[in-house]
Amino acid sequence: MVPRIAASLRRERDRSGISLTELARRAGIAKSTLSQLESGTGNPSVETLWALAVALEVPISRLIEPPRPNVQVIRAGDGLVLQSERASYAATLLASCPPGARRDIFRLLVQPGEARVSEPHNPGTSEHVVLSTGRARVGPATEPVELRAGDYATYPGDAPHVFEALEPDTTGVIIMEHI
Amino acid sequence: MVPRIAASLRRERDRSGISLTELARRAGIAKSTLSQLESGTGNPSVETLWALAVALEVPISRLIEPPRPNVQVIRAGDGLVLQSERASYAATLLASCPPGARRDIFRLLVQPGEARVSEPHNPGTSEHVVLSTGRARVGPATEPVELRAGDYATYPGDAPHVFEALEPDTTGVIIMEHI
DNA sequence: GCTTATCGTTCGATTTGACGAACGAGGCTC
DNA sequence: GAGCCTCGTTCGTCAAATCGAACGATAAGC
Repeated sequence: MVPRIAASLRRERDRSGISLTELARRAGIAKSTLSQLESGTGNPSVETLWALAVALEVPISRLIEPPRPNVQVIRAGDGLVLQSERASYAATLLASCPPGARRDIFRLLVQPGEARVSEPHNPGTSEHVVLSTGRARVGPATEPVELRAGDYATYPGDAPHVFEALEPDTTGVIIMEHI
Repeated sequence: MVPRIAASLRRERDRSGISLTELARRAGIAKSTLSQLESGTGNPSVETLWALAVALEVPISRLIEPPRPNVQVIRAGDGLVLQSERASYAATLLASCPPGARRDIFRLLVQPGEARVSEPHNPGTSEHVVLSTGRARVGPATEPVELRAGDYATYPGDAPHVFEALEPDTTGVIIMEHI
């Protein structure tokens, strides 16, 4: 944890091209403190880290969480598919929530039939749906709306909600946001 | 900053339904420390906050960044459209990044022609593209990949990247994630 | 009522993070 | 070379974060 922050601080400061002294001045902390942090000595308080993140103009998570990878592709047929019981509803996980992110992204392929009712997820989650092709009834179980290709809807994910295809091979993208 | 962490800790602990004593035990910190943190007294070290985030099974950002807010629909033709210069690239803003969220969601409608090259966004951003219809070359300017309907790709948004339609009326969903 | 839990808070002792001053190293002008 | 600047590090001091122990409160079991 501490060495990671040390590395992050060094990396971000190098990237911004400013000196240790200057960064300490902008963040309003003692440069001795910053020196120790970059050398991996010490365990910064959140206030200190916050000041540094602001001064570096990066989100604080960039100093705490590990760096990220590069291009990744999931082809139309590939990926982890979460089949529904009745096989009329297939959700492919495109991007699961890694540490630092707050959303899962799915591709949907749904056939007409029974509406799929989802139980509430964690409190605070919200869902975003963009319909690619077809037609569907989407939204809170109490007040679904009808979407056509290209339409977008967002609604709370922490209340019961439905997705019902109204045409064969209805496809869409769904983003589950975890706050 | 400190009051926000205090509120976050209390909220997440309430959500998980465990006691202060139990959380302190799981996180390996003194419960007196946790008591003070939840009451807004004190400025936790990153190690302490990290231990709490792990014990609460939430990303550490949920303890640091502010929280959030029903059904909203944007029809295929509606919404704020960001036209490109050459009108061959139209991005409709579906969900802009509200406080607490970390992503913008766009609908894309692109015509073949010149590739659209985007300058890097803020450090740490990443982009997710799901192609709805058509075909496109997408990704880092240095190594774009070809996507077909239903394909998905993700790549860093903080480096130059391109989007070039290879078929008329290529549509997709793009998620810009700000970490 | 008494015991035995767990709950969350408060208090003193200890550890340690943050500060400011001083330091040597390197670069610059004159 | 002398003077002056900025660089990053090291040191002693002080404030504060963390700890462990003790506290009163509340609930459950006998």
